[in-house]
Amino acid sequence: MPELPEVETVKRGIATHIEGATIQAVNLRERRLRWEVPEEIAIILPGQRIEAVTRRGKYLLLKCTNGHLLIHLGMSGKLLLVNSEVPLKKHDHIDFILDNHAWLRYHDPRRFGCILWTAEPVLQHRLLVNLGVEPLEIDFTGDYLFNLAQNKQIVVKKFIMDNHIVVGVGNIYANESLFLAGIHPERAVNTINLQEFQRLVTAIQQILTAAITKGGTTLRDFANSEGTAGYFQQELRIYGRAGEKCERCGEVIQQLRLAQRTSYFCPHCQPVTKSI
DNA sequence: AAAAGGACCTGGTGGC
DNA sequence: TGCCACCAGGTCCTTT
Repeated sequence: MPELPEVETVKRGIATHIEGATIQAVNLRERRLRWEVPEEIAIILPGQRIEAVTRRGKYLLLKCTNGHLLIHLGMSGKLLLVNSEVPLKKHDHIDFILDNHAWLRYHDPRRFGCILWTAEPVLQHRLLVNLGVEPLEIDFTGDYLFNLAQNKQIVVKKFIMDNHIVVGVGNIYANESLFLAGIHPERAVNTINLQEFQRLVTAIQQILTAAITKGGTTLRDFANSEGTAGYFQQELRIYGRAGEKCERCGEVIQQLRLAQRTSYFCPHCQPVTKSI
């Protein structure tokens, strides 16, 4: 489900409601997520204060008194702000009950997400320590991508979706960014020049920033912490539009499959062979 | 060592 | 209506 803008939207949605609150209880109804949710969190979290909510890639980090909760929403996860009155739905796996009458409820039909606990420095956690740069921070540049690309035998769409390179760019925004930058998703990264990578970085940053402003993309089941939709899907130019006309040039949008993910492109705006 | 593919899950959709 | 195949916003782990 969520790419970086959706996770950022959730982060902003919950932060003001839970920062400063103290956890009173944790209801663990279903611990079988991507990794088993540690049973100890129901013991050690009560009494701890949530000091800050941050994000690294698509991981949400809840800084608590004695450590961090590390939360990933996977493909179908939601974090909802509810209260004690809201009836349980199927796949409502975990509740964090706070002392300010807010409940933070984790819901995840596919259970690809995770909720883990660490008392160690959180950025050294094995899931975070090897992550690439944040796409909206200053070290994400055309030079950075260009230098990493030189020794790689990989197509550009897989490259920008690789979390060890840059975090947070999932299938939707990879497609949108490549369209905006005019780069075919199957271009080998070592054929892409610096100028093109600079264009791509700008495109990724524009797309992600705009999506955050709109509250993320809602296709099927994304919801922010209030349970409402985002609006960026109305801005999608290429994703899901195979067979439609490119709004820039009128050519029919094509789709192909790359690494088991559907990719969309305009054959005219994103030529396979570039002209330098 | 890098790259490709499999694995983990449920739910919705479209075809027959 | 039912059954089946396939697809879905992710990414770690295993195999090649």
